[in-house]
Amino acid sequence: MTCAIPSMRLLLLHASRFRFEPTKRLEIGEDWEGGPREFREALVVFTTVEKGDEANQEALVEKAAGEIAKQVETVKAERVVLYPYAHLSSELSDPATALKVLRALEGRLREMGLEVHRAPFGWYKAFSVEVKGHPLSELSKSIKAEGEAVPKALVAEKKAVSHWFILTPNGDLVPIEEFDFTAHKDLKAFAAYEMKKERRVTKEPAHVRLMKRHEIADYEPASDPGNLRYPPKGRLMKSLIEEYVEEELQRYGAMPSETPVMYDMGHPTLKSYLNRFPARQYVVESEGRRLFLRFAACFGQFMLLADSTITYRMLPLRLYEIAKYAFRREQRGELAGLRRLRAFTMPDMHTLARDESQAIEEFLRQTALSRKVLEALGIRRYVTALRITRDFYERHREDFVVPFARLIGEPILVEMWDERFFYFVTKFEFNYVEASGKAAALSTVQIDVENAERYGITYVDENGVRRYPVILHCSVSGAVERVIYALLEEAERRGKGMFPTWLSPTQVRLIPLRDDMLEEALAIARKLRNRGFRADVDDRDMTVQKKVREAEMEWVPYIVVYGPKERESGILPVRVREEGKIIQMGLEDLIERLERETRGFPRRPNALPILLSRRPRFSR
RNA sequence: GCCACCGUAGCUCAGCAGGUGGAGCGCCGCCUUGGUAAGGCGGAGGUCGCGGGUUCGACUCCCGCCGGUGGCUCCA
Repeated sequence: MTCAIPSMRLLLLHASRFRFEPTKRLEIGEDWEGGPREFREALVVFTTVEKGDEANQEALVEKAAGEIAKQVETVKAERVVLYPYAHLSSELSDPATALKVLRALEGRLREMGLEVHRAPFGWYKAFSVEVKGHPLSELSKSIKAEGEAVPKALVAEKKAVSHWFILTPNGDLVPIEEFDFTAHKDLKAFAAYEMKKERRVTKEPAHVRLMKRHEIADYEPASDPGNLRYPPKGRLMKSLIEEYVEEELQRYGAMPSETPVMYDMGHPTLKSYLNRFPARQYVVESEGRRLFLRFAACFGQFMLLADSTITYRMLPLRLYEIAKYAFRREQRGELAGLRRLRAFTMPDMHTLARDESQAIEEFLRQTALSRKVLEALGIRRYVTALRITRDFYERHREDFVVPFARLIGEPILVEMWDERFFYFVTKFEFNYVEASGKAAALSTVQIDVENAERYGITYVDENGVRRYPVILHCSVSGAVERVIYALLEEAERRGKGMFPTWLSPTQVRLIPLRDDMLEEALAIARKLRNRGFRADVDDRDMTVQKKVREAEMEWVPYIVVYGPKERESGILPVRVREEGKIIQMGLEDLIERLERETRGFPRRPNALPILLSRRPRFSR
């Protein structure tokens, strides 16, 4: 990954006399008329534009102009002569860019009230110069645009003025200072977190230790920070979550798709979209082109929808992708375990709606779907935020805000903006609130009113007229990694950790009492496996006590010790984690229980060998 | 990106006013064939994050970098 910073070289000479004469035009040369020119008392600026990020030229010009103006002031020069001089660098930008930058610089200096002259670009020129002898008369500068390009939306966000309220379940909007948080501790923590009024001192989040101990995820020092690796158990859990979310989306009526992970930064549509999305990007170079890695699946889906023929009969039209990965180059200090990554898996659905009213209807349905998904995943501790522009709030209080409040049935944190800074007029999120008071957004739905036009996405209405749809963005569960984060934090909070049965890497652990029971234990495990469950056998040379202990520490929901008594009776002593006791049952009873607990969820085979003695340890 | 702290065996950590390092767990071997949260004995395993500097000598002191964590900033 590279992120070339645009740069410029300047050689500043304070000349009592400077004369140049264009002699021969090159192919790349600009139009130019007239013969030699001569200037007195001038700051002559020999300059070269070097290779770099076109997106950030403005900052470059601004900085160069500042340097030049400063020098003019210092040496008291009467005028500026810009002189394109390619020989200052071996890393030249392309001529078109160089000329553009040069012209912009000329214009900017003029705006600053300076007398500016310029020699032609792309010509052989003869020149002579008499440089003054004072100490500051000669100066060489290399100018770089500050850091990397920062999307305008990130800047806009800083300027956005927020008004905070609590929306009660019956639809009343209460100023946040007047709300009684007594029965709503998580919401209070979340509001404080969002409004930055209060920050508790915290330690490393609990899930980091757990994700390593359970071999779900770990840091990979050989990659970029925030790009984690997932050993078999982690991959299994991610697959299951992805599959489950995908099934829900398809049941909801969304169509699957897959789109590229990288896009041309020079593409005009994407260029303007980049500036509307507050995220930093990874940039990859390929054959001289600069490509950014997607930070969501919007681009690909929008480009696909823009090339599609769509009529009003097909609306609402829903398309999704489990975007793997979405990349966001978050700042180093913001990265934290599975809570905040630079590469993550995002279920991203887009819905084309006929108009605002259909969009609102869909928004409410997708809110309900998001809630169903989070609960199925085993996440119950979350609070709701609604962000909305004042205009949209006022126009849709009765048909949107109040029904939304009723649907949620809990107090909602509302952030209201006087103006629309982003591409959406409203969005909600379900935010998981950690024990430490930190919050992380999971599900979200947004109503986007500007990208249909930007991407040229249209549908044909009843009268044969092309119209722009309203677009909804929806991540029904939030990032898959973040779902696991929430499950781990939740487990820590409860004390006795466990995953929902359908997500447990091992659902049944068999412990043969002696070596001569191993074959029969294996036979039971295979039976379970054939019925679609994940069972394994602890064949290691250890005491039963220790095997039980380790199975408990792995959060295995069902543990069975198999010995002569079981062989005799056919009854299994099943240690049920959730209930913390041993329940006697037949194999079929156990299977029935597993069936019940995993109904409606995807199934996948063991991620690891069935025999524990054959398993590597992946934890560092 | 800024500030602070941390980086020693696979893991968790101890250690050294500067003289080439330890424990527990894990791993391997042997004994133990066991009844629901740690059985016993033995063994192997380390460029002390990386690169410079100071020093006769650096895991230890200094500088830089990389990685992690916390805070700030940030988080459609």
